Amino acid sequence: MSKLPPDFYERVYALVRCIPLGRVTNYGALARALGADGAARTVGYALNACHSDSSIPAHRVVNRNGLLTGKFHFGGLSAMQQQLEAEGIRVENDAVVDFDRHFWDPSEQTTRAKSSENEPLMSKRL
DNA sequence: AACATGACTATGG
DNA sequence: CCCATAGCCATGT
Repeated sequence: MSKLPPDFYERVYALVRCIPLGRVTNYGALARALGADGAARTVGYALNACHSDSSIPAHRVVNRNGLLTGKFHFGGLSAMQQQLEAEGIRVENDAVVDFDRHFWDPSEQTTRAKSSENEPLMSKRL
C-alpha cells in the first residue's frame, strides 16, 4: 500500500493545527494517526523544523508523559506553559495537569468517531 | 548506502 | 523522582 508521502512534515503540521483549543496530544498519537506508528521522534523533528511557527499550535503537543519536552524551542522556557495556561490548561512542574483529561486523540479527526463526545474519558494506558 | 541526530517511548534500576 | 539502556522512525549529510 502507499507508504509515507514526502510531505510527512506537512501532515504533522496539518494535524497539529486540528488540535482543538484547550486540548493536548502526544507525539506517538500524532505519528500513529499519520500512519507512521513509532515515528514519534520524527513528529518532534517535524515540529522542530517549524521553529515555533505562529500558525502551528505546537505548544499543544507534549510527550506521552504530559511533559513539556519542547518548551526549550519556544524561545522562552515559560512561553509554552503560558500559552497552555492561556487556553485553560494547567501546567505544573513542566507537566500538564490532568493530561489524560485534556488529551486529544488525533484519530478522532481522521477517523469516523461515532460517539467520541460521549465518553472522552477513556483509560489509555497509564 | 552508512552514519549521526532528535520536541519519542518502553522498560528497568 | 532521577538516570541508563534499547528500540523505534524520518531526515540530512
